Amino acid sequence: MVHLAHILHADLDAFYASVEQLLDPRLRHLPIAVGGSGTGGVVLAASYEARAFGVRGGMSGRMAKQLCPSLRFVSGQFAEYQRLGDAVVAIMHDFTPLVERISIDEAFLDVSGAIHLFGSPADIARALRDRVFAEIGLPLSIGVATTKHLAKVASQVAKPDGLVVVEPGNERAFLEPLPIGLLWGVGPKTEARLHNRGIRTIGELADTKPEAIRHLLGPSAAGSLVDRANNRDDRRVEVSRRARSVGAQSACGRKEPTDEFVVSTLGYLTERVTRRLRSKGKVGRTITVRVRFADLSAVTRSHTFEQPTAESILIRDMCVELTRNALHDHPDERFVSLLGLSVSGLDDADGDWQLAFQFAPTPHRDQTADPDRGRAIDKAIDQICERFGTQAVSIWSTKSAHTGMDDGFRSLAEK
DNA sequence: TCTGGGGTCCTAGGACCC
DNA sequence: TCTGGGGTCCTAGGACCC
Repeated sequence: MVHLAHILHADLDAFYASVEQLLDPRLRHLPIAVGGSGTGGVVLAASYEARAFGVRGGMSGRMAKQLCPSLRFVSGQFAEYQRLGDAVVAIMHDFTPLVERISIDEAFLDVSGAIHLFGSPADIARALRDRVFAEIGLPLSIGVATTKHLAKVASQVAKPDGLVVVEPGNERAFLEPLPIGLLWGVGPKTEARLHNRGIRTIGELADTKPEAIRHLLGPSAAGSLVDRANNRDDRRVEVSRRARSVGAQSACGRKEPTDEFVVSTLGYLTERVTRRLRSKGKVGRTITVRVRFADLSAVTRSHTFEQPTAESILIRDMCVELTRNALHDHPDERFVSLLGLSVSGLDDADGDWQLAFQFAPTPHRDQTADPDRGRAIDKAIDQICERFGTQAVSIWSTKSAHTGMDDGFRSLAEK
């Protein structure tokens, strides 16, 4: 006998905008956009009233204002988003410990083991929605199904402020008429390619042999997409997933990549990244920089160290070298629009890492910086930041060349 | 519509090893 | 010495998600 899982996908509607309307009643029922000047002129989230005019997340503020002249811009309160998102997740934990949070405003719940306590999956979904609205005041949409993927499709269909339950056995009929764009993993490019093949609905995709679209999407994507269209999804709800990379980036409009600019920007970004790495107790081996040019084309350069690290000076210097290489390879590009870096190949910063340094017979060619000194500096910085906040001090010049987004917004944005 | 920041996964070629 | 096959790691790019 096959055990059926019962999965909820819960998604807070227009999360940032809903929080603003919750905290300031004067904004309720008005078209508002979170973002604007502090976020590089980009709309991070739009209320449903604004969406009715076509305003979307990711859109430039100017464009949004054109679509909706009465649009109100609010600057956003990131700490409040975090607090309220956490409060919602805490309510979820009253129903089941099996909560997989996939972003600030979204989570999967496996309620298979909670049915004897709280009733059917649909009952649990209704109770969860009621409690979140009564206790927090935010609308939560939920999809209920036997797989994660289908639950997510269902929650998209349920929005705004709705509940959609896909009964076991009814999966095929539910999915068939829906557009392929609702499938997880189908973005603009894939959608266009499939449309060219005459495939527009999930049902049409389900009837397609993977071999027929393999050359379009690659073997892996073709197979998994057809599987999803047929509701073949055996992923389980995972309570904790460890991060695979930590990064930071900064858009700069249109800047001449002088050495001073490159060094100071990468210094700022490196400190953000290494501080987060160290606060998680992580170190990483591979450093990747990303350089985006004025025309929005982008390149990456990476380097893998012999030993994992979270040291600011070491990582910053490697980022500068990689960035110089990338710029050198593209002499025709005179301006950059973004610099970014990411540390991957993560591992726990346990004793092994430190021992490897202490007993290394010869320094590695690419890790000649004094590791003890580097770590001592980082530790001192961490302690100061802990007491006085992250703005308090920097390894490099206190005068940051950073001109990008407000720090509070360097986090997930709603799409 | 010329657009922010933080992530994940996949592909493909080349180096290298057994 | 020449040849083949398989596996892993690294690098660079791309698509996608929130």
